[in-house]
Amino acid sequence: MPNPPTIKEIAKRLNLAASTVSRALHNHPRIGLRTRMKVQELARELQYEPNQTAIFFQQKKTFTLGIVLPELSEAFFSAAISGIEDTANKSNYMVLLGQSHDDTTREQKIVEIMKNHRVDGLLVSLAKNTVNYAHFEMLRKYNIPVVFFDRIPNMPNIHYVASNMESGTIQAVSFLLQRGHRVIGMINGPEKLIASQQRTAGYQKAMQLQRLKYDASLNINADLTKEGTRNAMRQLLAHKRKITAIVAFNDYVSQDAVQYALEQGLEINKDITFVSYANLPLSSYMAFPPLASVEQYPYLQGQKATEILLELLSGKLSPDQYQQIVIDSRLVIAPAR
Amino acid sequence: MPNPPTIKEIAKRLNLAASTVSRALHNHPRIGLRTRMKVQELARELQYEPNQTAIFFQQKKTFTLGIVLPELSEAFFSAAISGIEDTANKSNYMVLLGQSHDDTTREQKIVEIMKNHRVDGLLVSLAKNTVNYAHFEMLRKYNIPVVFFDRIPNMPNIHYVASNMESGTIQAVSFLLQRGHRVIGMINGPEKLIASQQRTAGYQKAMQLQRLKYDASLNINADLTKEGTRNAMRQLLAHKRKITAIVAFNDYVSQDAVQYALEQGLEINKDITFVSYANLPLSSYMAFPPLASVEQYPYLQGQKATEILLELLSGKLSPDQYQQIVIDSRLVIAPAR
DNA sequence: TAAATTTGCGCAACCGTTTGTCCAATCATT
DNA sequence: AATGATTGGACAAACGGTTGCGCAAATTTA
Repeated sequence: MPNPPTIKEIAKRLNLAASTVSRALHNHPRIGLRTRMKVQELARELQYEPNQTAIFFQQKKTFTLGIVLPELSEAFFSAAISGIEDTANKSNYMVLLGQSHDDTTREQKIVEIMKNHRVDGLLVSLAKNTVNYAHFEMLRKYNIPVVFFDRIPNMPNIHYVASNMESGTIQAVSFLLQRGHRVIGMINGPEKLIASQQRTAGYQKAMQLQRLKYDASLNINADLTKEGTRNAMRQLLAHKRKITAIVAFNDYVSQDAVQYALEQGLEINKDITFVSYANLPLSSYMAFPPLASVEQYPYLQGQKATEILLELLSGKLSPDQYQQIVIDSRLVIAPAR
Repeated sequence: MPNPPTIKEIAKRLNLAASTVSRALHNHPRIGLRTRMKVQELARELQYEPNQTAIFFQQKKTFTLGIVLPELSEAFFSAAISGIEDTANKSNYMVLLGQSHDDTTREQKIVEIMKNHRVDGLLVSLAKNTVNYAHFEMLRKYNIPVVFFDRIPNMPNIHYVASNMESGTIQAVSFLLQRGHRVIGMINGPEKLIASQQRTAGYQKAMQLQRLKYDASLNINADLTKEGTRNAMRQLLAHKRKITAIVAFNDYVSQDAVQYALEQGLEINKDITFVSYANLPLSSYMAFPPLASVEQYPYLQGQKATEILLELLSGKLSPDQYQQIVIDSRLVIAPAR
C-alpha cells in the first residue's frame, strides 16, 4: 500500500545520505561496519527491494536477452530455448521471447521492438526465408551483440553456433554399411541449404571410407513437404538398384517416407530400413521410428550460444573476436523395443 | 558511435526546452504547429529513438508480461505461448519467459526475478506439485496482476482461464456409445486433480444421457506414468465385463496403453478402441493414434488469458472483478487414413 | 481601449540508483 | 606536537523523459 521503500527512505530514517545507504547495501568497504549493519537491518525490516528499472536506466543495461526464433512448437527450438534460459538464468539474465513464425517481416519487427526494449543482446535463429540481414546489421550501431544459432545467416563476421551434419551423416551411413546395406538412398533437403550440402558431404565421405563408390542418383533433393517426400520415395523405389536403406532429412520426412513405403507393401526394417535426424522427442511413440537418429544437440547449441553472448556482454570476449562454433552431430542408435 | 540522440540534444539544437520537445513529439496540442514540425523533423533526421528504459523507469511500467509455465517442450504449452505472444505483441507488450520445469522451487525463483524485473503482469500455469501459493499472493502487495491458465491453483479470488474437460468427455463417451461400445474403460488422472474430476463427471453424464448405468469400477485413477498406465490397463483388461473401448487421460497415456494392449495381442481399433485428449500435435505420426481426441484449445487459452491480463493492466477491468473463464473442450474425430 | 482569454513555451521537480569528489574526523608517524 | 595517512560519510550530478505550473505574448471580448 505505501509505496515500496527506496534507498532515500532508508537514508532519511537513518539520517544518512542516500549514497551511503547504497554503498552500505553493496558492502562497500568505505562504509563503517556499524552503519553498514544498521542499514542492512533496516533494509531487511522494510523489505527493501532495489528498483530494477531505475538500475537498468542508470546502468544502461537490462540484464535481458532477446531470443528470436521461428517456432517454439518445433521440438528443436523448444529444447534450444531451455538451454538458453537455463544458462541465462545462471547469470541472472532474463529471456525475452519472440517467434518469427518463419516470417521475415515479423522477424524484423521483433528485432526492432527488442532493440527498443534495450535488450543487452540477441540470440537468433533465422526465419526460413530471411535473406536480407539489414535488421541485424543495424544492431551494430546500437552495440547490441547478436549470436546466431542453428539457422545462421550467410554472412561474414558474425558469431554463431551451429551443428555440422556431416559427422552425423558419416556415422549414419557407416552404420548402415556395417549392417550390410549397400544401396542407400538419401532424401535430402533443398540443395542450397548448408545442412543439405553437409549431408551430401557426409554421405560421400562415408562411402569413401569403405572405398565404395558414391552414386549421386541415390541422393535426392526434396523440399521437405509430404508430397515432396513421396515423390522422392517414388524415385528411390524405382531406382534400378534395389535400395534397402534410406537416410531421411529429418524425422518428419522419415515418417512420411515410412508411410509411403508401407503403402507400397514394404515391410519396415526388413525390406527397407530408415535412419534419420532427430527433430522429434517422441520417436518412442512413433509407429516405425528410425532405427537410428542423428542428434543435433539443441540444448547444447542454445547453451553455447548463450555462453558466447554472455561473454560478449561481460567483455570477456571482444565483439570482433568472431566465435563460430560448430557442434558435431552424432548418431544415436535407437534402443530396441 | 556518438551517443544516441536524446530529447535534451534536440532541445539544445533547436533552442527549446526539453519539455517542449517531449510534448512536440507527442503531438501535444499546446505546442504550436511550427515548432512541432521542426522538432519532429530534426528527430527524424537524427533518428531519435526514445530511451525505453528511461520511460519504464519514469512511468513505472515496462510493457512486459512474465510467463511462467512448466515446460515448453509440451506441445500444449508451446501452442499456448504462441497465443500469448501474438496477443501481447498486438498491444506492444513483450513476453518474458520462465520455465519451472515442474519444480516449485524454480517457479518461486522465477516469480521473484520477474517481480524484480518489474513485469507489469504475470501469466502462470502451475508446476505440477505447487500447493503453496505464497509466491503468488505476494504479488498482490506489488500490484502485479496474475492470470492463471490451464493449471490453475485451488484458491478463491483469482483470475483464470481453463478448459473444462467435462464437455469434451461427454462427447468422447457419447461418440463411443454411438459406435456401439457399451463397456467403456477410462484411464483417469490423479483423483484430486480437477481435470480428473471433470472427466469423471463427463463420463457419468454421457451415460446418463443414454439412460445407461455408470460403472465406477471402469474408471481407474492412475498417476500418468507409464507404469501407472500399464497397471490401469491390467485392471481394465481383467475386468469381468469385456471392455471394447478406452478413454485415456491424454495422448501420452493413450500411447502407453496402446503399447500394452498390443503386447497382450489385442488388435487396435478392432478388439479395442482408444479415444484421448490432445496433448500432441503429432498424432498423425503415431502408430495407433486415438480414434478421436478432445481438443483443449491451448492457443485460445493463451490468448484469452492475455486479453484478461491486458484489460487488467489498462484498467478496463478492476482487479477484484475476478475473471474465471472456462473454455469448453470439444471432441475432434481423427481423419481417416 | 482596457480586460479577459487563449496560445505557446520554459522552468523545475521528479522517478531511484550509482559514483566521483570533497570534507571532516580519527589515527598513526616521526 | 605537527604532519601525513586513513577512515567514514555527505554532496551533488547524472541517466532521459514527463508533467504541473507559471508566465508572457497574442488574441479575443466587452
